[in-house]
Amino acid sequence: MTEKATPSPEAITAWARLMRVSRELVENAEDRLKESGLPPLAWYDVLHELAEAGEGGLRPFQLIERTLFAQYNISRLLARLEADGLVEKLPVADDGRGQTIRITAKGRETRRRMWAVYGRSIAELVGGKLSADELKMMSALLGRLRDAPVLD
Amino acid sequence: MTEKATPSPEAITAWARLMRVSRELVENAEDRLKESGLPPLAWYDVLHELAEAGEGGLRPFQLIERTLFAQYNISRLLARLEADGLVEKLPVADDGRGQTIRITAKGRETRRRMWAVYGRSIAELVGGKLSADELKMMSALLGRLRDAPVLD
DNA sequence: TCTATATAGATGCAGTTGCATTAACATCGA
DNA sequence: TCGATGTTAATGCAACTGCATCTATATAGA
Repeated sequence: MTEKATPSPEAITAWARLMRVSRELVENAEDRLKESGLPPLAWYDVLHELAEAGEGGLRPFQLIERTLFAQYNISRLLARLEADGLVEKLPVADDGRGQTIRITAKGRETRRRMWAVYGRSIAELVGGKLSADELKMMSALLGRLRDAPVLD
Repeated sequence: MTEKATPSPEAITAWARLMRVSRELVENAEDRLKESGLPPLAWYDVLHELAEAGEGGLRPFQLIERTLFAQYNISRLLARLEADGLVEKLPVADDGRGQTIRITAKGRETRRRMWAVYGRSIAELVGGKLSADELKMMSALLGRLRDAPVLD
């Protein structure tokens, strides 16, 4: 594909909207969680992945793949989650370096309470503004922007 | 409008895509700036607004309105920009509390060099992936999500 | 088997953000 | 005019992030 050095006006507008709207929405969702005395979105992301993974749990590097968080970030986030009793770290039988992270009952409960607030945010901030067809259209368009090329 | 507490599957998918794609794109654009030895995107946002504002400059609170940055964040960001000689702070005649921020020649030059990299990112990451019509469609859909309701 | 290299995860340190508060000035109403 | 309240911007402190590095273990190759 021919890569242009200068973006089209349409590309600039779309980019600017995307940047602004996503920041607004994240901020709004974070504010609502905070208002309810709940942990930040990052915690939800991890608890969600772990809940999906079930009793088998996930290795930290698998969480990194799924969530886009940096390695040191996951490492410390898991430490905080463990300190709060929301996850537990288990040794891995066939790899002495690693550990398996499993969500606890308390972790599931926290996730559930976060979802009550977070889900409402999604319903209001997105679901309430666009029709199902429009939402599908937006998902499709955004999907085409995924997997940005890696540098060097 | 009837506010649903539970979001539709379409809303959840659209939200998830929006969160993930926007993070990927920001990260990618930041990485490219860093690779070129240039300052982060936040600097560009401020320099861009100041360049648009021209010689008259802008008050910090105007930057806050335009950029979504928090007050303390702008305060410190401007301090860094000033330390680098990219902006200058001028007293305001009719308001002893305030100051006017004006971009310097060096600031304009830095903005220009950042745009060379940032603009290419936008062209490649967004402009190269969707047609002009699709970009307009996406901008329109995103526009409908703006101005999320403020809490309390 | 033994060394070199790769991978998993943790961490010290510097820089940044978020929160709460503060200082300085402006404005409004009695 | 003066005090109460509001607005503008800065800052101390704690938490968090990014970077680089480190430890521990695994794997591959001579």
